[in-house]
This record gives sequence, C-alpha cells and structure tokens, in this order.
Amino acid sequence: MHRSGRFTAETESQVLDAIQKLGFRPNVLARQLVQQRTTTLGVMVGALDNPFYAEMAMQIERESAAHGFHTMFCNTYGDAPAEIWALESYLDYRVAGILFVSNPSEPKRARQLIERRVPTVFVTCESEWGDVVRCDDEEGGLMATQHLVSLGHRRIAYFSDPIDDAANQDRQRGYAKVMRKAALQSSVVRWDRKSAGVADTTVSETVRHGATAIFTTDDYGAIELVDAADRLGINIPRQLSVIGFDDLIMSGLGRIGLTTIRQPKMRLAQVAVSALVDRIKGQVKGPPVRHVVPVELIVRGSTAKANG
Amino acid sequence: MHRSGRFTAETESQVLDAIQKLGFRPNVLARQLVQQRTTTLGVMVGALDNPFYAEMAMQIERESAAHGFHTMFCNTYGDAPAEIWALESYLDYRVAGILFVSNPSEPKRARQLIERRVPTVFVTCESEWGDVVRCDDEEGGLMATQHLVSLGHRRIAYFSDPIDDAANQDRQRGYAKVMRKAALQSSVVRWDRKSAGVADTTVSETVRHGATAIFTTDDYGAIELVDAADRLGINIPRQLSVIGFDDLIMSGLGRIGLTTIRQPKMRLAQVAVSALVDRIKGQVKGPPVRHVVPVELIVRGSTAKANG
DNA sequence: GTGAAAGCGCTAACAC
DNA sequence: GTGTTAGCGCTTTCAC
Repeated sequence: MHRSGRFTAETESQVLDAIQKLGFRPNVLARQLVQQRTTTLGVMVGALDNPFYAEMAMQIERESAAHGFHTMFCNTYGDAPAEIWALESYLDYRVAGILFVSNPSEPKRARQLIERRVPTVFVTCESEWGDVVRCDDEEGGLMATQHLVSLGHRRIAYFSDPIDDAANQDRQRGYAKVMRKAALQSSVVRWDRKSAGVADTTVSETVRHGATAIFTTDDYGAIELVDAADRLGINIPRQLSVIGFDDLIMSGLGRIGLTTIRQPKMRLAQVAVSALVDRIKGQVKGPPVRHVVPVELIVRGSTAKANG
Repeated sequence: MHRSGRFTAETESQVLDAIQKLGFRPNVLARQLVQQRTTTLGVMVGALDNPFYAEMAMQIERESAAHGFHTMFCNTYGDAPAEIWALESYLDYRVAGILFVSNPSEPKRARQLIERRVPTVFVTCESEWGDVVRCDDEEGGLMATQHLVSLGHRRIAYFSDPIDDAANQDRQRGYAKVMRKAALQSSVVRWDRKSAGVADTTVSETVRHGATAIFTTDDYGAIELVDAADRLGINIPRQLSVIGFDDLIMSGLGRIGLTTIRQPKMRLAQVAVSALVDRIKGQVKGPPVRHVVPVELIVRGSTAKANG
C-alpha cells in the first residue's frame, strides 16, 4: 500500500471502506501463477471414517493452517485410480507439498509422478525417496509384547493387517524379537477384516489353539476383535488379553478400555508439517530425512494377568 | 489436440512420450484464472476428531470427487478467527462453492463475506440465505421420544448441546411435542461437555431427580453419558435408558450398542454436493432451497422397558 | 520513491 | 479447420 502524504487520510479511508464494502479480495490464483509457488498442501489419507486417519487429518489441517498453508484432502480408500487422480490434481494445482498419511496404493506410479517435482513427506508410512515421519514402531511392538509377556502370557498371537506396510512389519518384528527372547513361539495371523464374520472365526480359532493374548497392529482392528470376542462369549481380559496400537480417542472410553501403544498424533503432525514446510522453503535440502517419534504404553482394562 | 495428418504418427507419439516423460501437466491455476472459475470446493467442518464430522467429511470428499471437484477442508473447532481466515482464503482461492457442515461461529460475518459471491450450501445446519440440506430433525426428536414413551418411560430428560443450533432446537421441539401429548413433564438439561466431570454430575443429578431415560441430541454426547453412567454404577438400560442421534459407526459397536436416530450421512452428502454443483453450474437459480432427508430409528441395547 | 511494462501459463476469440 | 492474439489479475523489474 502506498502510504504517502499524497492522499488525505479521508480519501484513504474512503478507499479502504470501498474495498471492505465491495468485498475485494486479491486473487490468489493470479498471485500464485506469477510467483510460481502456492501455499497449498495435498494430503493423501486413507478413509476418513477410520478414526486414526480422521484424528491425523485434523491435526495436520490445524498444523498446516498454523504455518499458513491450506490443505486439500483425498480419501484414498484403497482406490488406486482415485488416488492417482488426486495426485495428478495436486500437481495440476501446483501444490507446494504433498503429505502421505497412508501408503500409496501404487508407490511406483506415485513416485514417478511426484519425485523431484514437489516435496513430499510420509507420515506413519514408509518411503525410499521422501522424508519419513514415523513412530518407533518396532519399539512399540516390543513394548506391547513385553507387556503381555510380563503378565504371564505364553501363547501370544500377533494379528497383522492385510495391508502389510512397514509400520506393520516393524511392529511384528518387535513382537517376534520379544517372543524369541522369551523362548516363546510366534504366531502371526493375517486377517482380512473387510469380510463380515471374519473377526469371529479368526478370534475363535486363535483361542481354540490356546492363545491367551492378542497383539493387534492397530486399535481399530483391536476393537473389532473385542467386539467379536464379546459375541463369542470370550471374556476380555479374563480369558483373552487384547492390546492394540494407536490409542484412538474411542479406545479410552470406559466400555472399550483398550490397552494400547499410543502414537502421539499431534506430535506426528507437527513434525511432519514442519519437515514439509522446511523442504518447501528450501531450508532443508539433500537426501531424505527420517524422523522418529517415541511411543508410549497405555495400560487399560483389556489386558490382565494370564491365569494359571 | 490437433489430430491432423500434418504430423506423422511417429512424431505424434514421440511428443506424447516426451509429455509423459517430462511429466508435463497443464497449470490449473492459469486455466482457472482465465476461465474465471475453479473446481475447488471449500468445506467448513467442526473438528474432524468428532466422528460425526469425520464421517461427513469423508462422504463429502468422495461425492465431490465424483463430480470432479476438489475439496479444501478447515476444522473450525469453534475457533472464530480461524474460521474467518479459512473463509477469506476460500474467497481468495475463488472456490466454486462453499459447504458448511457445522454452523459458522460468526454467521453475520460469514454471510456478508460470501453471500451473493459464491454458492453456499449448509448441511446438517441452518441458514436464512443459503441452500439447506438437513434431516427431519423434529421428526427424529419425535421418534426418539416416542420410542422411550412406548417403553413406558414417564420421566424423560432431553440433553441439549451447549451449541443450541437449529438441529438441536428441532429435535427438542419433537421431544417437547411428544411429552406434551403424553401429558408428561419436559425436562431440558443443557450441559457443557467440554469441562471434565460435568457428565458425571449431570447424569447423577438427572437420575436422582427420578429420570429413567435420557434423549441426547447427538451420539457423541450420548456415549459420554453412557461412560459417566458406567462410572457411577448406573446400569444401562436397566436403570437408565439412553437414546442418541446420528448413528455414528462406533454407536454400532457391541459394547456401545446405542439406540439412536440415524442420519443418513451418505445421502446428506450426496444431496448437499448435488445442490451445490447445481448452483455452481447455474442449473438452479433463485431463492434458497431446502432439502429434507428422512431419519430412521435404530434400536439397540441402550434402551429398554421402564421397570415398574 | 513512483509508475509503466513485462510476463506467469493458460483459454477464447478472432482472423485467415 | 488452423495459427495468432489478447488478456485473466496479479508481482516484479526496470526506468524515471
């Protein structure tokens, strides 16, 4: 604005009033076009009806806004074409950066589309070429399994996600390490939770085979297992201990009371958005950076001493 | 594309290859600038860590994508300045339309900012000047209360949200109508769920005053009440029936088992996005339109016959 | 300091 | 049809 003495204060305020009244707003599109940079972030997130993603999305949006960035969201929903469409749109919009909250369904395509073109950060998931912000998933797996072992459980099953991503693998590795150390036999169950009734049969099988505890790769799955156990009349935690991973808001409800490994979602979002913004501003250059955020064991009612 | 015989097929495919290889993508900003229209939608949504908003956000994003529109989200979080910032940003971005999923915290400011400038649809909330897509909230209130009355309850309390929006009022009106008709005394409790321990004292008070049933204005609140009742040792539904509103995914969990009035979230999103797109394309003109979507009673375990 | 001019990457309108 | 041109609304540069 030209604040010279050229115009009287009156004229100036009249102009300002007019701007207010007419609701004039500078055109961001034009500015961004000429400046060759935007303040838009593209966020790829698994379905928002999964509370973990919803909670992450919320934190990311808040954090981005705090940095002056606007967020465009896409529920990938495991739908590869939709994901590619969104990714291409982000490029067309010349987003300043991209945030993956869940693994791309077509990692190679995603990579060739965006690598070296727009800064990208992977939160809660893995990548060979972009910055990664993750919890210490192996440590979490260790803590979860150790918790169960220290409660006297000997037959502990690990329930893995059908989407076998890095987080899942690391948690499983933590599990396997503790089991080996304790000279216990590992038992990994991969279940497809999409199909109805699968939880029931899987839990029932697992218990029939003698398991007294289950470590599930995420809370949302754990809650389904608890639901199944309830239906089957299997008492939790008396007959079966269940521990999850994530610490969703709903996991803390009295009726759910899920013991779990907490992922600090706000912290993850903060680190991820900061990392992305640093890349965008060019304050960080060079090879991919990895950020690891610590996890925490939250003990609630779904785990108890093994009887006998 | 110029598909004349001017160039050989070979040349053409070479060019196309180059486009692919270099990852050329047309600049949406430039196109939108010259076309004077965008395919971006701005969505104002209460905090995404509230499952109702998360579920709505997901449906809206999916539906928008199906119409070829991109969504920018803002968690209002009841934070008026953040909301205004987002709204102004949407205008700066020249969004094609705006969707309110929760009431603006500053309705007047919001109105003067966007009215007659960009098409706006209010889903699940109310407006005097924009299109509205809502459930039949009064009918829902009627159904919920009728359900409790028909179970033999005489002292039924209505738990209202501190944010006394139109949806809340309509549900309350439905409640009041049924109570009057049944010659029962209404009892409306307004509680501020933000403060800790409030649920406990409020529930305890309500039961002490003789209530055997509570109708809460939303499931998320109802679940908190159930949690409180559990802590207080009040058995649900034996001593206290609880019915909510929304039908969140988590309300259907065995351990929650909340009787509720379902808002069809997918349908709401479809109608809302269609209405908005119609306005954007100019296929609908003139005064605000109201769309009403029917609700449905879902009976689960949190309500039962009144004893005595 | 101030004002004019160039140009960001597209689309639409217009001659040819 | 096909090639050229103007211009969307800004920022930046460069004379003055």
